[in-house]
Amino acid sequence: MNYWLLKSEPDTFSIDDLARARGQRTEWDGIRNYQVRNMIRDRIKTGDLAFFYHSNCRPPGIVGIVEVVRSAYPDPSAWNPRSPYFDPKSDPQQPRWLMFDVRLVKRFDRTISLKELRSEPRLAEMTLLKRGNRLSITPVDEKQWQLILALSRHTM
DNA sequence: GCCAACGTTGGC
DNA sequence: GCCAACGTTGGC
Repeated sequence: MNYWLLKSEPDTFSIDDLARARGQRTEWDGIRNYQVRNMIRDRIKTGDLAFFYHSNCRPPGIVGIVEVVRSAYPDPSAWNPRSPYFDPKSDPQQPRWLMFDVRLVKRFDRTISLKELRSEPRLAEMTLLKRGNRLSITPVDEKQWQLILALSRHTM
C-alpha cells in the first residue's frame, strides 16, 4: 500500500466540496502531465491513502485524508470540447489520460500549512517540498505519513 | 535530436 | 501581480 499527496486548488475543488459530494466521493480527473499520468497508471491503487492539499491559496497546506476507491481508468474529460481539460489530440480508441476515484476519510481539525511542513527537518526529503516541484500528485513515505498524522493532532 | 519560445504552476 | 522552475511545442 502506498501513500500520496494530492493537490487541489480550493477555488476549483476543496475538501469541503468533497465532503458535500455524493458518497463523499469524487473522480480525480484533469491530470494532464505525463509523469503524474504514469504514477496513476502504475502505482496508485485501491486502498492507497493520500493527503488532500490545498494549493494556490492562503495558506497552502494539508487539510485532510482521502482513500483511493477505484484505480486508473480513462478520463473522458479529455474528449469533451467544453471541458477545461479537453485535449483534442487524445484518441478515444487509445486513451491518453487517466483518472481514479477517491473518498473522503478525514478532514483535519486544522490546516497543516506549507510553512509548517517546511519547518520540520524530518520532512526535508518530501517530494512536495523539493525545489521546483510542480507535480500535482507526489509520493509520501511511511515515516512522513506518520509524522504528518501526528502533527495533525497537535493544536497550534 | 536540439533548443528557443511559449505556457503553466503555484508560492510569495 | 511577479517570477522561478519546469513542461511542451515545433521549426530546423
